[in-house]
Parts: sequence; C-alpha cells; structure tokens
Amino acid sequence: MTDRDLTQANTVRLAIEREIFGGQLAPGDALEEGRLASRFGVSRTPVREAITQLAQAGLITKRPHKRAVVAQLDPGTMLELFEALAELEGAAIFLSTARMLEAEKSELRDIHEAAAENLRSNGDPNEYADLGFAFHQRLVRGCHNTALIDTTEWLALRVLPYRRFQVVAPGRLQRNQADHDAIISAIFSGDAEAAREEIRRHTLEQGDALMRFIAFNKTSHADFHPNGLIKEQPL
Amino acid sequence: MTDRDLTQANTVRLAIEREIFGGQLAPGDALEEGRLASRFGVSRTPVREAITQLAQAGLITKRPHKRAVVAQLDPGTMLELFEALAELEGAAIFLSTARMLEAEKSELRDIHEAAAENLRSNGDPNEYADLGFAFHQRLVRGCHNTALIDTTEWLALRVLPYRRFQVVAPGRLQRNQADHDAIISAIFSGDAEAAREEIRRHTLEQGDALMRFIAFNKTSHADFHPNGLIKEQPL
DNA sequence: CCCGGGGAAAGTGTGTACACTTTGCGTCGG
DNA sequence: CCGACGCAAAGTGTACACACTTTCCCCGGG
Repeated sequence: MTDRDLTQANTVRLAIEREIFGGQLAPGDALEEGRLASRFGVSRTPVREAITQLAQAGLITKRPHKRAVVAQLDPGTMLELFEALAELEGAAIFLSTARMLEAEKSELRDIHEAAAENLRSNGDPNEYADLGFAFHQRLVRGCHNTALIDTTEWLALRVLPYRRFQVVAPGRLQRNQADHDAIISAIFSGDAEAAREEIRRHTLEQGDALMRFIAFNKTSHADFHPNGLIKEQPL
Repeated sequence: MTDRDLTQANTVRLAIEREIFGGQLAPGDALEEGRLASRFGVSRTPVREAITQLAQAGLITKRPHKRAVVAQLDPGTMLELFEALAELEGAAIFLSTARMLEAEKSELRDIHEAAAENLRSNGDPNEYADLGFAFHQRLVRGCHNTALIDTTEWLALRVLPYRRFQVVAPGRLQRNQADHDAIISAIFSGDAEAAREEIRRHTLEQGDALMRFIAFNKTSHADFHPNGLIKEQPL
C-alpha cells in the first residue's frame, strides 16, 4: 500500500475517490461494478477490490448482494462525525502546540495571512476554502504523530464529499477567519488547552453550518446537484 | 457490511481476525492466499477480498506482488499508536463524563469493583485483563458518539495482536487499578478535564510498558511465541 | 382496482484459468 | 572461487464464466 500503487485496482480506487471528492459521484449514487469496469476498461475484479477498499475506508457502503453506494450521511451521523472530528483535531492540536517546528508555525501563519488577504480583496471563495483546508491540515500534522494524523484525516475524508456544498452564509467567512485567528494566537502563545478549545468549537460550528445547509437544500431546491438531485433519502 | 455477513469473504475475514487476535497468526506472519483458500475450503477470490479488508483496517500489510503479512509494529509506531489512542480515549471520556447514564456509570463501577475483588483474591490474571478491557470499552462507549467510539476501538484493535504479551510486571496491576480508581472518581465527580488527563496518562503508560516488554522479549528469549518466534525484524 | 405470486432481468459472489512480477537458485563466464 | 546473468518456481493480479440472490415487472385472482 505504500509502494508504487500502479495496480489497476489502486488506479480505479483513486479514480473513484476523485469522482467522489469532485462531485461527479454524489452521496447516494450507486456504484455498479460492471459499468465501472467497462468505463475504466478493466474487468470487474480490480473494480471489486477498489470498492472493497473504499467501503472499508467508509467512503462507500456495501451490503451483500446489494449495489455499493457512495456513503450517505444522515444529519445525526454527520453531527457525530463532526463532533468526533472536533475532538480529534482538538487532541492533535493540543500536541501540535508544543511540537510544531518554527518552520511549520510560520508556514501556518503564511497560510492564515494569505486567507486574510483573500478575504480583504474579495478573492476566489474556492481558493479561500482550499486555504482553510490547508490550515486545518498543517495544524493537525503539526502533532507529528502519524497514527493520530491519519485517523483525523481519515475522519475528515468522510465528510469531504459534502464539502462541495460550500457554506457561504453571510459573515461566515469572517467568523471562520476570526476563529483561525484565535487558534493561531493560542498556538503561538503556547496555550495548548486554549488551542484545543478553540478548534473544538470551530470545527463543531463548521459542521453544524454545513449540516443545516445540506438539510435545507435537500428539501427545498434539490437541483444544485450535478446529477440532478440526491437520489435517496437518508436512511 | 451491516447486514447478515454470511458471504464467504466475510467468514474468512472473521476467521483470520480471530487467528490474529488469538495469536495463531502473529505479527510478521505471511498470509498466502492459496494456502488460506484451501485451508478454508474456498477459492482465492473471497480470501483476497478478506485480505483487502483487513489490510484497509490496518491489521495486515499488503504491497503489490508481495505476500500480505500480519501488520508488524516497530516500537516507534507502537508508541505513536498508543499516544493517539490515549488522546482518543481522552476525548471520548471527556464527553462520557457528562453523558453517561446512571445505569452505565453503575455498570462501570461494578466492573471496576469486580476487578478490585479479582486483585484482592489473587484471581485469574486473564480475567483481570478482560475486566480491564471491558472497563475501557464502557468508558469510551459512554460518550454516545458512534463515530468516535468506532474510531477509538478501531485504533485499539491495531494493538490488540500484541495484547497476548500480557505485561504482568510486579506492581503493575495495582498501579493499573489505582489509575482506574482515579478515573472513576473523576467521572463520578463530573470533572471531565481530570478524567481526560487521568486516562491519557494511564493509556500512555500501558503502551509504554507493553512496548518495552515486547522489545525486551524479542531480543532475549524469543521462543515465547506459538510459531516459535517472530519472523522478521520491524522495518 | 388492488394485492400477491411467479419469473425474468440485473447485479453481486465465487470458481477457475492465465498473465505478470518477484525471488531464489543454478549455471556459466571470468 | 566468485559474481552475474538468466531461468524456473512461487505467488499475486486480472480476466472471464457461471451460480446465486435480489429486484421489479407482469400477470392472474380476488
């Protein structure tokens, strides 16, 4: 899994991942082995393997004799996921506060300031989102514990398919930036507890906003989705 | 994955899991698809699928064109794993403190007291270990957040194959019990921060002891292993 | 018109054959 | 005698065929 992953199964897995994250495959969409196989020009075997892996990763759900579907999160599960993510990020940053190298800290500040500049100049919201993602990532990785980093990012991955429903409620970006400000301050002043609390609250709020936004859009104007609409109700 | 998992792939996966946890398959042991297939009386296909799943779960390592091997943790990785586990358990218990129902709390106390009784009467150490496991499990599950519970238990799973190297250093059990005492107190007094700190330290220590024990046994008297010895050096 | 049974269609689960990659050993040349 | 090349054995990766399970549509009965 660490070596050159040029097996077809892994290629297919990456392709499917990309489509999920990119929104071509939305939560609830069915993944049919045969069609995927012919689409990627391989047999069903590597496709099956890819699907198995993605299922284990939590990105898709798979039940015996049923078609695999892109994992779909009902609001309750999503809330739990964000709460867990908030706790994990909190734990990671608690460690990061003491462990981040100077170079890492200044990179973090650079990202933060680039985001601020983006806001001031009314820049591309997508770029801001990417900067936000990078911010969280550097923060987590600062703990230098591979197991914790992997676990946290793995959890973050599970909500990533929903990120395309960007929440750009008025004032939300400024609020976000202010939160990041507070986190940066806590880190630079070495207050691990404060850093933990800040990001906990921050991530929880983020999830809450995203969740409400999705729940709202799903019932009111469902045509924002590339494939037309989300096919199935949350279970 | 949630429904009746009576597919052969899942049966095989469970069987292999059992053998890993039971020690018949030790870290470093190679898993050859063909032999497993004939041993379980199925073809290689479901075996492959089982192996893929176990690989994704982190229980075994799989690289292209190489035989899959039961995951082997070098001391560094193991330390990271325990640190991450300590943080996750800490996070879970932080929530558990406020969220555990009365019934859950009293069940926890019952388990704790059964463990104490076991110690006083010089009972079966295996039973004590089981009680300790149950203690941690109830503690974590008390947070009522499935995502966090699953993540934590999944991480705990990864070190489970090493649990067979029970650490029974003199005084360790008493120390363990004292730690649990402190955790119980914190929970019952509603001090979430204290509970978090107690279990963090506790789990870290546990891991440290286990790690040293394994490192020691690996180099000095390696014949404690069912298959003779651990085959490969940690990478 | 609605409800239930049967059967075909769709799709997954598994067996099997074969291709490709890796590894280790034997052999040939120096 | 030693080293390198190459071949063969072992084992994984993929393709394909078929069995089994599920689903859904159609049809007949009430």
